Amino acid sequence: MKNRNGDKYHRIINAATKVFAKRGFFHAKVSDIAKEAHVADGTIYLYFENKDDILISLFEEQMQVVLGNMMEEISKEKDAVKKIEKFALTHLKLIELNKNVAEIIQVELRQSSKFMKEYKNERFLQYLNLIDDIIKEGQEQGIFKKEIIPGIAKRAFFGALDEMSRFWVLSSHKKYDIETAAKQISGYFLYGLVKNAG
Amino acid sequence: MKNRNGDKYHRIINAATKVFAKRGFFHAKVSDIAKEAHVADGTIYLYFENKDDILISLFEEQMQVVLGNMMEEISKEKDAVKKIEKFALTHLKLIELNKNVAEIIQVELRQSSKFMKEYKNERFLQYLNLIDDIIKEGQEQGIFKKEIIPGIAKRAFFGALDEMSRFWVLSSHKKYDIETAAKQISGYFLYGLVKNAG
Amino acid sequence: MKNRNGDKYHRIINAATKVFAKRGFFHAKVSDIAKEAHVADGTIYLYFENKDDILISLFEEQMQVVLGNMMEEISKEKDAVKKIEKFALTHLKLIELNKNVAEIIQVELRQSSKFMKEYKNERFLQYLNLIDDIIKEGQEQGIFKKEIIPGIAKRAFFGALDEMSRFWVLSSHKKYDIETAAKQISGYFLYGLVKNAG
Amino acid sequence: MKNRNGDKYHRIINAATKVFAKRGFFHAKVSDIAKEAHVADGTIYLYFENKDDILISLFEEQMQVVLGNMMEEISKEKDAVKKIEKFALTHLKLIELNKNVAEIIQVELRQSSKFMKEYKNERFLQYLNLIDDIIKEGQEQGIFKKEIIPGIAKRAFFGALDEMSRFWVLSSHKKYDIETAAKQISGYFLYGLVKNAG
DNA sequence: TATGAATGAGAATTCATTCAT
DNA sequence: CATGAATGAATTCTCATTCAT
Repeated sequence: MKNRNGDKYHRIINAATKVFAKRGFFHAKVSDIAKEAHVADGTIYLYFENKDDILISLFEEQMQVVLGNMMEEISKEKDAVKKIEKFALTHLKLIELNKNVAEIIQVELRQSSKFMKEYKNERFLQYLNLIDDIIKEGQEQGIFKKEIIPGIAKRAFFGALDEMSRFWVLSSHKKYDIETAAKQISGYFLYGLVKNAG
Repeated sequence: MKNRNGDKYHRIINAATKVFAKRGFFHAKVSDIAKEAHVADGTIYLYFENKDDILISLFEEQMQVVLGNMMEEISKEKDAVKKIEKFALTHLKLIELNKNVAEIIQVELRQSSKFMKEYKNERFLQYLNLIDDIIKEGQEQGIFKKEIIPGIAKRAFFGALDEMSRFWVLSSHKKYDIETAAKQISGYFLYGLVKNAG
Repeated sequence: MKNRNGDKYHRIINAATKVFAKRGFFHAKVSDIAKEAHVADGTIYLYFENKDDILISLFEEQMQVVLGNMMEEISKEKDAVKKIEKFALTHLKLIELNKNVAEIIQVELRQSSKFMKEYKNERFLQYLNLIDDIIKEGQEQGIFKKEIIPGIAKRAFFGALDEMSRFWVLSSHKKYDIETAAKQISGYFLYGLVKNAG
Repeated sequence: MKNRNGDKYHRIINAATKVFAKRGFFHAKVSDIAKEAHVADGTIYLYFENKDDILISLFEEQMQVVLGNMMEEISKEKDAVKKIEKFALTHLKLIELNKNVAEIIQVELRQSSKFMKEYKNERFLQYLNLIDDIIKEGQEQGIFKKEIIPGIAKRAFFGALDEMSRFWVLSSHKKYDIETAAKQISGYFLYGLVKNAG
């Protein structure tokens, strides 16, 4: 069993985050990660099964943090509407906070059907289900329409935020600020584009 | 100069579509594409610069068709609301129609920093701008709220549809049918989740 | 049997001379020669066995001309001393006259042990033997020292001229003019470096 | 950074010497060199940049030795005439001592426009300048004619020796022994072919 | 634990040559 | 005779992973 604690483990994760973001997973060399982490090539394999495992571990580690942050932020709000708004804002802020990680998750992890198909992405599903919970809650509270299918809505909402992040991650500059984008996107979902809708 | 017409060119494109969808771009071997297309390895290079060029060409070819179809479908509707609904339905139908192509575009091309950064993705931007146009039209018609920022809304709407497609592409079965999903997603955007919104 | 006459044969030889001089034999592509000669790739093979054969034929053709010129020039002189001087001058002039051919013979044909070992280089030996003949003649006339071994001297003299040519062929500019170089080199061989020698 | 010391580096150099001499540079496979050196293919690239680098390194290594030997031998003689004689003898002896290396330098390296043009052949120029120095010294001592141009003479003398070596390297047997050939060639240069010259 | 030299499988691409037209 | 599209063999170099120290 690999040692998941200790200084070196996190040094390697952080080094990998830099290198993957810079070169992309396929073009990143394990030896570059080792160099960045100031360990020997072979040392990597005391902490990770293989190169894939570095990427997955990186993702798991980061999602753990993101999940925790998001749950904490959402729990501060009681109202489902506020929760949706808070989710959008927090998501985009988290992306902004760690662009490297965001880029890797966006670009590398989802890139490969290998990862998306073979790796049962539990953390991501948990993250999505935070939205699911909010929607169901809203429906139970009688705030959200009962005909909304949460399984679809959660993906639609996440997809909307995610596409925005991708745009930011891949462009060098942001045309719109985070608060505006979050407000807009949660606005569409909550109240629609149509005037006097309902 | 590469020969972009003729039988072989399309045989290779089609073979590549299959192989990329199955193995992923990086793990796909040019020789496998050749085998699938029933041509010699070297023949590939009479029609394409290199492996990257196959992927880009595949994308360009397909987007041309998709763009055409989408424009035709949308032009049938006059009302901005109907156009949004039609866009959602048509998008999901097109994905359904050619899962392999969808998977490649989803997973290999759009996600890859290599391609997304270095390759100025004109067709994709054109596709997004179809949404932009509808929203502006809706605003001009006084149907859509004027505070909507089309540049954000187009990405949010596309992202929502796209995440749904990814889900379908990567899962083996569809939990919801296309019409339902399209109706739901366009519904969120048009009228919001909130009861009596507006 | 390949057709060794006709317009196309010489067009190809000339095209190959250009292309080999520019790219080197190994890096020259048959298709480039074809393009330069304004014939189809396949047409080359109606006139030559293969790529090697082009090089050998080119050499044979050129050496035929060079041999003829040299024999004619030498025959104009009666005196062995004058003949040596004439040989040096003519050799360097011929090199100068056709730098491309010279470069190929220098660089490509002799480069490969393949050619030098397997290809019995008759023309070259004939060329060397012109020197041999002059030396023997000089010895018979009592002008040249009888202890000179013509088999060694011919190579030494040729080598001296050849090294000078290589220097010219590979540098872009000539530091010394042809007449000076020829006079110097034949001078060394005829009279030596040592003052009051003999 | 490549490791230029140690056992493996020289094992690879020696293996390459054999393989290049046998097959010629272009036809030599890196994997053959690896096999001959009893290392893995990849190991070659821990010690050399690429295949070209093996050839260049081989040349540099050998020229270092040859230059050293030649300088030592020449320094033993005080007289310019003796030095010329010693140069000729030593050159041919060194060639004889390592035929493989000689063949590679003769055939592969010096002949290749690729290497001769792109690779600034410092060692070779240093070697040539040993002759230059002797000639100038002889002129200063009043032994050699002052009208001799050392820049031409050094090439002529080297060329003469070199052509003799090429002949030996490419033939399987030697018609003349080294001492005779050296004596003859230095004799031509020192005293000329002509009787009672000077 | 840690190292890093060594391994060797693996794949894209080139281009001389062929042959159906 | 001429063409040029098609072939497919052939080879360098990379880099994840191992293992002796």
